[in-house]
Amino acid sequence: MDVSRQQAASADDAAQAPAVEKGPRARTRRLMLETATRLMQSGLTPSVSEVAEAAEVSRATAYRYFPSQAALVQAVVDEGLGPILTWKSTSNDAERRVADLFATAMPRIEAFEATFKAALKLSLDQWARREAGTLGSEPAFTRGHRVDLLKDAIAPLKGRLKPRQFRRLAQALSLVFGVEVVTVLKDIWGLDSAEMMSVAQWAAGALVRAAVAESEARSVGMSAASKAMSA
Amino acid sequence: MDVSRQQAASADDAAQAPAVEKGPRARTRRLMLETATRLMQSGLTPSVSEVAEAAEVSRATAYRYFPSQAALVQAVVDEGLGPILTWKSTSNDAERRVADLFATAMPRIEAFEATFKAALKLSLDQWARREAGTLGSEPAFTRGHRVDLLKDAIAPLKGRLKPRQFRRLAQALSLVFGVEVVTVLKDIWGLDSAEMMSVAQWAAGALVRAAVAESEARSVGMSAASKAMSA
DNA sequence: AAATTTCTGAGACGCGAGTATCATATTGAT
DNA sequence: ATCAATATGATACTCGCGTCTCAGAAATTT
Repeated sequence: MDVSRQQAASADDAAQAPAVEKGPRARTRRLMLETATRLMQSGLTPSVSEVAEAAEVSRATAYRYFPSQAALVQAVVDEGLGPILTWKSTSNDAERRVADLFATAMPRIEAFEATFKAALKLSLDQWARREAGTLGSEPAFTRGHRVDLLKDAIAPLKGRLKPRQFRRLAQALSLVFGVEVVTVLKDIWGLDSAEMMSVAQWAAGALVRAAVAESEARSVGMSAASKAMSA
Repeated sequence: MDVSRQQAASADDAAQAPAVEKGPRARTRRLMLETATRLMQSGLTPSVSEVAEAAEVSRATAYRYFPSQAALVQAVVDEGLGPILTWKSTSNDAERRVADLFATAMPRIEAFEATFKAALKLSLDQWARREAGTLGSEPAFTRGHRVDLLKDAIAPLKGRLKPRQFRRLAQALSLVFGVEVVTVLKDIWGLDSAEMMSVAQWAAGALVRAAVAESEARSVGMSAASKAMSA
């Protein structure tokens, strides 16, 4: 038989398969992911070429596994997100559950600060491309995990709050939860990690209590939250 | 829109232009800024080259006025920020003042959505560069306007709140005010402008009321983590 | 009007990201 | 050990951003 090149056949299985794979393919991918994670946790935002050099593989090979910096960041984000996504609180109190979630997630986000900031940057890039119409069927960044996490955290209020209020609370909480909080409180205000945590926790608690107070003011009548209805 | 402008009326330089300049220098700069603003308000995030083409000047000339996309975005941000920075509320009620500020600023931010998102992206770029040590001693993005605006908005509480509480409220409010709100509520949650506005306003109001309530409850001595309605 | 300063346009150039191609090395089944 | 499938590496290429140089056009001065 005639021997011709056929590397193109196995081009697109390198997306995101944490499934049990063996062989050099999985090994190299793992090596690159670990290298990229290590670099990003040290604060860097390496390009594919830089990861290739650090992992001591050729540029060509690196690009075979991660066709762009976006793919690389996405993979590291998934890595860093792991412990957060499996989070479960033991409490039944919404405010405490939210506090738990923040205490779990925010330090993790800070540890992967460069990664999450890169992800935010890439999502903005994607938005700009979509707006300009020059979106070439790209991976489509996720960036919606906080929605489910927060909905789950305040799930105990699902009975006490009207669906409309429940959703609004989740939406408001999503404003004080995530990398954006880091960019605002640390980069603009110059706070340190502990101060940032404190502010975010206070804001989250205040929002939860406000939602509860409002809902109780509606059913019970007079209460300390009477001012809340004037909005 | 209208490209024919007098060169004499050229007092409004934005970023790094030496004060009062006349002649073709100011005219070309103004032409480019108007072109860039128009393009960005239509949702695009043009490169310097693209603005050059749209403004019908050569690439070389364009780069003389705006040495990078960052400089361009910064200039357009200043343009878009104008009406916001001069904002003054007539009310003495902190909550109302905050609501006023939001009602003024957020629509403006939305109108310049592409610009502010580009600015956010560039500030993330800058952070990454600083982190990597490869900062070319160039841009220095501002991005701190919301601090003064919010402090001013809640100024009526300066007497009622302790400095620590006052600062914390301003910091918390800065989380629900700015482009980040747009990226989270519109891009992730899929809300429209009105819904976004409603959520941001509710969150801001809740935070202000929580700060006030806490300060009033302080005479009891206990941290306000307990339910607000337990009187 | 002539001379001088300033502005502009048209290239060439370097650089980094991403793509494509081909030759070689490694693996795994027989 | 052999042979085909597959993984890897070296290299060259495109492309867009930003820099640089230089000659010509415009404006300002005298």
